[in-house]
Amino acid sequence: MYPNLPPLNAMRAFESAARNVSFTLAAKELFVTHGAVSKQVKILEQYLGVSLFIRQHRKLVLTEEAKPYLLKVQNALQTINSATQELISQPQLAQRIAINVLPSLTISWLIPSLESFKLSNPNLFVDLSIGDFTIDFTQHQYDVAIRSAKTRPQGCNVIKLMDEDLCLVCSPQLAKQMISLHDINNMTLLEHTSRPGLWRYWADDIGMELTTDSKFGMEHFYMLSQAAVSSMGVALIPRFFVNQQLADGSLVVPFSAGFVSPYSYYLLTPTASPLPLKVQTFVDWLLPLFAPYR
Amino acid sequence: MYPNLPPLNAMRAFESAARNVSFTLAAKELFVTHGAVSKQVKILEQYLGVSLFIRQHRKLVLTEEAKPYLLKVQNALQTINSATQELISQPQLAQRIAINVLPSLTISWLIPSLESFKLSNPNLFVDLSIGDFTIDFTQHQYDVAIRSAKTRPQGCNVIKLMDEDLCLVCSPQLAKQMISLHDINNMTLLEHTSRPGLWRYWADDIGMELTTDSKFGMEHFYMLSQAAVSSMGVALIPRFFVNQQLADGSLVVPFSAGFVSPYSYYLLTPTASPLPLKVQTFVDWLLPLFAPYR
DNA sequence: TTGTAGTGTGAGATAAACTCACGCAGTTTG
DNA sequence: CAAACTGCGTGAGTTTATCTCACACTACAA
Repeated sequence: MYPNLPPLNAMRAFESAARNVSFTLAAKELFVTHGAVSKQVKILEQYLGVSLFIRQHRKLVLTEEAKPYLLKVQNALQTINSATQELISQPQLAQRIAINVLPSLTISWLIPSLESFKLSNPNLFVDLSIGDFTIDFTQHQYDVAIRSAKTRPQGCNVIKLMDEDLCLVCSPQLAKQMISLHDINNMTLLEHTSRPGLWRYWADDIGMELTTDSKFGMEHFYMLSQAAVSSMGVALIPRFFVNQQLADGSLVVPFSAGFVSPYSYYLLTPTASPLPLKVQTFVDWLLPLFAPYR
Repeated sequence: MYPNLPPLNAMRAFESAARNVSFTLAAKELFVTHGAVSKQVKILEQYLGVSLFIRQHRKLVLTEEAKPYLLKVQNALQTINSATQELISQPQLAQRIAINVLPSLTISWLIPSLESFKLSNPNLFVDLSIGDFTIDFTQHQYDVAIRSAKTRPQGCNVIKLMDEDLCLVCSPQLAKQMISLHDINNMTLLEHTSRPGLWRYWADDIGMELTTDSKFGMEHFYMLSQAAVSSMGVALIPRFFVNQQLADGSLVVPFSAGFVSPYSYYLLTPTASPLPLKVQTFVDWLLPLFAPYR
């Protein structure tokens, strides 16, 4: 039916390489090494019996034959791309994407951001739930989860989002009462009840002795940040969670004595290759938001 | 750049399955098993999150969503197909395809048939040579070769064309002089000098004793067939080589005492995946010509 | 009822694709 | 002007994708 149809994966490599006029850039776009692109293009050239690029030292030039060919190929890929977009955007096919995220990450970051996702993907119904239990995709029917862990999770697709960059925060009022780091011993320590060792860990890290007994425990970081805003004490909170409060001045960093905790944040998806499009769409939206923190 | 581009090999399987409305037929078209098509379609459906087929017991039905999608996909594949066709058909890019074929096969079959290939592929310059030496593609720069052998050749791509179906032939005049098979001993035996054991092999096969000493040796089958037409004697010739003479009556089969020899005919191409398009084009033209004999 | 045709699927084999590590040559830099 | 850098090519080896095989299942037909 299509007697001249070339190897399509090689076409894709060619299209990207031709558009970028670079195997290296194409490789980045396609998330492979430059060698992989180089070989795919070579496969296509051997199949066609036609040179598509002139390799000049450090740069590429499209051959004259390749130029009109590229336009047609791009047209075809664009056709498939938009047809696919239309297919999955049909209202009657609205798709549900089930997401389970750590409580504080949800409250302090995801919910405020989700609006933009819904706007650009009106057809995807986001089913958001909160959790910090260990994810087992064979048991839980989630499409995406975000968890923190000391080591890279196993048994599913994993994308590392960021390290946990803890920083010391308190209200501006409280900050005025602290001249040196040791004044912390005069303050109430706001403690994450699931991570009771955090203050100790922090103090050891900077070689300081904690003598205060005044502590206040809360279950989630977002509760700690609320408490800190209300001048209840000082807290150790991942920077990512208090960006907003630091920006609007409701929280300040009295001393830049933060540290990178052993925890990192990971995005988890069920093992599948390729990732279902709705999941890929969500991941593509989410990853850039973490780019500044990676 | 193309955020929704699905796995393209799966698209190809989908297109064929949808057009044939059958995984089994699509599998034949794509030269794979039905299971492979089934799995590729499933991969695409999981990626899209959309069902493309309704599986009804023994038949397939396209879903409503799949119908417009199919049209766009076909449009795209057709675009690539025709762009590729145009690319390789540019006069300044005329390509040479070097073919080396057994002498008799060339004379009695290939040359008369080649005209139709040239007509449909004016841009491919066929460089035809004759040979029966053992092919080593690392030494000989041929794109395609045809050879006969008792066992499947090794070290290159091999497609079996047909078994050697030898049959007894002679001119109609001579046939009148033969009442029974044993009258062959009154005839001159036309012998292939490269295959001197052939008559003996044949006689043993049908349990007959050859007593005649009258033999005539020739180097190629096409010479034997010419000699037989001239009533020089009887010959054992692959049926494929004398189809024309049998059809126009210049040769006849006096007794249907042919047999399948241990030789088969093979099409050989250098190891490459996928086959270069010019080679694939030639193979696609050639194979159907052998279909009746396989 | 039995045979047949078409599809689904798990296990294992095969083939394709990719990575890695290095080589090479032309730029840029110090 | 050497040294570092950038971008591409490539062989060996690994990983991943794809395919086959063999069997299961289910109508429908004979």
